[in-house]
This record gives sequence, C-alpha cells and structure tokens, in this order.
Amino acid sequence: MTRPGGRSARVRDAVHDAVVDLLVIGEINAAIPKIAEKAGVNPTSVYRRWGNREQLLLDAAVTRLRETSPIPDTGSLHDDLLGWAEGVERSMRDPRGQILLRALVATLGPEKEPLEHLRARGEDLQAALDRATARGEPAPSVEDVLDFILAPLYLRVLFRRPVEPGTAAKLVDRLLKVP
Amino acid sequence: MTRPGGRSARVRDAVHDAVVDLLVIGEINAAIPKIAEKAGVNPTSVYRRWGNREQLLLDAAVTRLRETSPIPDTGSLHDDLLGWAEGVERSMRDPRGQILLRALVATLGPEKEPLEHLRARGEDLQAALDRATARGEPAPSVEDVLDFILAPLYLRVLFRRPVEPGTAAKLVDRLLKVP
DNA sequence: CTGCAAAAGCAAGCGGGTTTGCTTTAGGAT
DNA sequence: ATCCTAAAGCAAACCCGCTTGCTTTTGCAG
Repeated sequence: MTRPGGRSARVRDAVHDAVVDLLVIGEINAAIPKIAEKAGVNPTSVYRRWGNREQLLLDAAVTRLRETSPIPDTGSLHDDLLGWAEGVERSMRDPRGQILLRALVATLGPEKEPLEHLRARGEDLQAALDRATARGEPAPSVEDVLDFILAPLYLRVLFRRPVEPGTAAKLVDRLLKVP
Repeated sequence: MTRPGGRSARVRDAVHDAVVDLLVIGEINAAIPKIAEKAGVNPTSVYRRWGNREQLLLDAAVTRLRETSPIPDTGSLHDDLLGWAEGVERSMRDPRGQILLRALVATLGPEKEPLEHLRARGEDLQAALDRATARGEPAPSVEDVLDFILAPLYLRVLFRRPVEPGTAAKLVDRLLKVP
C-alpha cells in the first residue's frame, strides 16, 4: 500500500526544498549525497525513491512549477490571459522560477511524447478560450497563445535576457491586436 | 604559444563529433571517458582542454550551431528574414540541431552576462534590419524578431512539440503583418 | 492498543570518473 | 633540417557517487 502522508511527505518536501535551494545558490551540479545532506535525509532514501538525479530534478521542477500562475476566470478573455501571463512573468522574474524552468528543460530528453506539464497547462488555456468563444468573443488558438506569450517569456529566461516589467501586458495586447 | 592547427584541430573536431553522435543516439549522459573513447582520444586530453563535461558540451553546441542558418542579403527584408527563418526551421527539424539547442540551454547557467552566441546572431539581425531601413522599408526591432520567430521555433523543440513544415514562413508573415 | 508493512536509515563494498606526474609526439619557427 | 615546446598519451592512485543487504522507524488499519 502506498503511504502519501506523514514522514514520506516531509521527506519529499525537504528534498525538493534542498534541490531548489542548491540550484538557486549556483550548485547546479550538486550530486545526490549533497542534496540529501542539505535535506537532512539519508542518501539511500533519495536513491530508492527517485533513482537518479535527473528524475529528482524533473519531479521537483514539475511539482513546484505546477503551483504557480493559474488561469483566472474573469469573464473577459483579455483579463484571463493577462492574469495568467502576469503570473508567468512574475515567476520568470524570480530566481526560483527561472532555475526551475531551466532545470525542467535541461532534464527533458528528446523523447517523443509531448510534455505532461505543458499538456495540462494547454488544457487550461483551451478552457479559457472556449469560455471566450461561448461568450461570442473572437479567440486565438492555443498554439497562438503559446507562440505569442509563453515562448517569448520563456526564451528570455533561457537565453538570459532580462524580463522587463510589463512584458506580459505587451505580449497579451499584441496577441489580441490591441495596439 | 597557442597552436590552432594540425593535431589540435583534429582532436577538437573528433571530440565534437563524438559528443554530437552520442547525444543523437540518446547517450545524453555519456561521461568523458566514453566520449574520448568514441573520439579515439585519450580522456586526459579532454580533461586538460575542457576541464569538465559541461564546458565541453557548451563548446560543442556553440561551435556547431554557429555554422547554421546565416542571414542572406536579398534586397528585401521579407526574403532576408524568410531565408534565415527557414534555415532555423530546417535546423530545428533535424535531430542534430534539436539536440544541440537542448545541450546549449541545458549547460547555460543563470549567470548574468547575456549569451555570446545569441549576441552575435542579434548583430547580424540588426544589420539586416538596418539595410531595410536604409531602403525605406518599415522594419521591426530585433526583440520583435526574436519574439515572433526564434522563440516559437525554439520553444517547440524544447517542449517537444512538432515543428511543422512552413512554420518559418507563417511566423515571418505574422511579424511583417502580411496575412 | 497492537500488528503489519512501507518507507527511511545504516554501513560496507564496488566501480568508474577524475586527478596527477611523467613521457612521447608533432606543429611551427629559426 | 633542427630545435623547442604546446599538446596528446599513458599509468597509477585517489575520490566519491552509487548499490545492496539488513535493521529500524513509523504511518495506518483493524
């Protein structure tokens, strides 16, 4: 039987925290024994649960990124997208968010399946666009939203270009052709 | 004195080839002894020249990516951008290009300096845009070109979404508002 | 409260990645 | 053609990340 509560959860959170902390202070290549030490956990527990460093990083990144920037339901597509995009912008202006995005991309192999984390996010977007269509508002495709908003924000971080405040608003306006 | 010619160059190319080959066949985490073996080179030589795996990957990725998709000078901004974007698209549809972009991003730390490889590419773009302005054509900013064209193409690869043929043309038209 | 088993801790051993001092090879200059 | 030295090769030792069999702890169910 699986046992999600109590000590298991504590260990998982402690290890995730340790991973993020080490990444943020520049210990990009910290090995499992080091992560375990910082988490106050036995290295064996980490090996048994995650298997290797890559799986651990991926799990930590997906888990922590999932908690940020939900899509609101304001009754206006513009405001829905703006609320979400501003959440993404905030995350991308924060060293934690930056390092998590970087870790996510770095641990992604070229496997064929599309990314689970992005798929769920795509479904949320689709729901917001469907709401707009149901209201009679003109709505772009999910692909356009990713091209116009997410790609520029993410690429700035990945290629170390600054994310200026107001970038999200500019990108949303550009997508919805409100110059 | 530095000695760029002859054997040094041969070793560098052999090691770069070995890195790319191993990455392409899925040996993402191949260690230096394995890379050296495939290159027919002594591991010590690799350690002495590059120091560690990360530096080696970064050097290989930057070197090989520099050789792809130059910006042509056709006398028309649309065609200049299209020629370049199609080169990028071609590269992103090729497993070698995909794996190199992935390696580049993965080995990039969050250091403050912007990326050298992208800076040079930005200057080439600026030159093409300046030519257009000199001809009296309206021209977007470099940032817009990156947002509209490079970011969507790169993000498709990094998040494992397919790069459909014709994507480059669509993105260029969208940027230059030729629906 | 008691018992069961999942998950964490412990310790020892293995294997391979990395380092280091030295030797050998081969560009490039005179 | 010859010399000089940067760069590659070699071998041995070291370090440390990882594995494994076992013991201990502790959720959670009855």
